[in-house]
Amino acid sequence: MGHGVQGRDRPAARLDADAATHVATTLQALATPSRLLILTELRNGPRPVTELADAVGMEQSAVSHQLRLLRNLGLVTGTRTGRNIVYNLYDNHVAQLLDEAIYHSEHLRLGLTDRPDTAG
Amino acid sequence: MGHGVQGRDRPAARLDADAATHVATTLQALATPSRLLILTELRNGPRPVTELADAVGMEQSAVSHQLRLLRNLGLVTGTRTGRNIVYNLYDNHVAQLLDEAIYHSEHLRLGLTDRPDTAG
DNA sequence: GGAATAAATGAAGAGGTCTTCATGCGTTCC
DNA sequence: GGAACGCATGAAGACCTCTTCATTTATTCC
Repeated sequence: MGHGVQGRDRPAARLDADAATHVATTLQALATPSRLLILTELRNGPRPVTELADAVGMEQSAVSHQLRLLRNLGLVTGTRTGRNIVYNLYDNHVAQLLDEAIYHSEHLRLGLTDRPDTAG
Repeated sequence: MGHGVQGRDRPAARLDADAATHVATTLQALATPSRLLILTELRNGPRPVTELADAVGMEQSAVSHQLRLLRNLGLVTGTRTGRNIVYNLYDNHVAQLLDEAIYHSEHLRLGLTDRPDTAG
C-alpha cells in the first residue's frame, strides 16, 4: 500500500482552510533562525534558559520571548528546577518534524533533484 | 544504529547559524495558509495558475505572487503550455516535507503526546 | 530579611509579509 | 492585426514579527 517511488509512507496531504491555518501556525514556529537554533539545541536534551541563550548567542530576554511562543503552541515545555526553568521539546512529533524539516531543506539546498513526475 | 524509541530514522538535527537561516527560509515558504493550500493542491498534480486560484479561493494575482516566491526558493517549477503556465512541485523532497509537516502538525493539534524523555 | 541569580514580561520600534489594485506582456484564435 | 485569455509585476497599505530596553517576579543563599 505504499507509494513506492514517492519515498516515505506518509499519506498524501489533504487540507481544508482551517487545517491549513493551523499547520501554517505550527510551521511558522519553526520558520525563524532563532527558534530553529533553540529547538535544535533542545533536541540535544533539556536546557535552562540561560544555557539556551548562551548556546544560540541570543539575549536572555529574546530567548524567553521565543520560548513563550513555542510554549503557547505546545512545542516545548518548561518546568522549574530550583532557580532554573528547564525547557524541553514537547514530544517526538516536534523532534521528528524538526529533523525532517532540516533534512528536506538541506537536500533542497543542495539541489539534489529527485523529481516525482515531470508531467511533461 | 537506530534511535529506537525516537521514531523514524532521520539523523538528529545539527545546525549552524547559516544553515538555520536557510532552513528557516524554506520553512517560511510553507508557513502560510495560502501557500500550504497551493502546495497541497499541486501535491495532487500539475496545475495552471487560474485553476490553482480557483481551487484555493484566491485571486489570480495573489497566487502569482506566492508562486513567484515558491519558484524563487526552488519549491515549484512553472512551464508554459500554450496560454497556460503549468506549475508543479519541484521534487519529492518538497512533497515529503509537505506531507511530514502536515502529519506532525495535525498530531500536535490533537495533543497526541508521545513524549521522548520527560527529564524530571 | 537582603543580595544575587534566573526568567518573564510589557512597551516600543525597525523591518518584513501578504493582499489588492492597476497595468503590462505573451499567446491563441479568428 | 485585433480581441480575448492567462499570467506576471510593481506599488501601496494594513498587519504582524522579532529584537532590545527597562522592569518585575520568583527563588536561593547567607
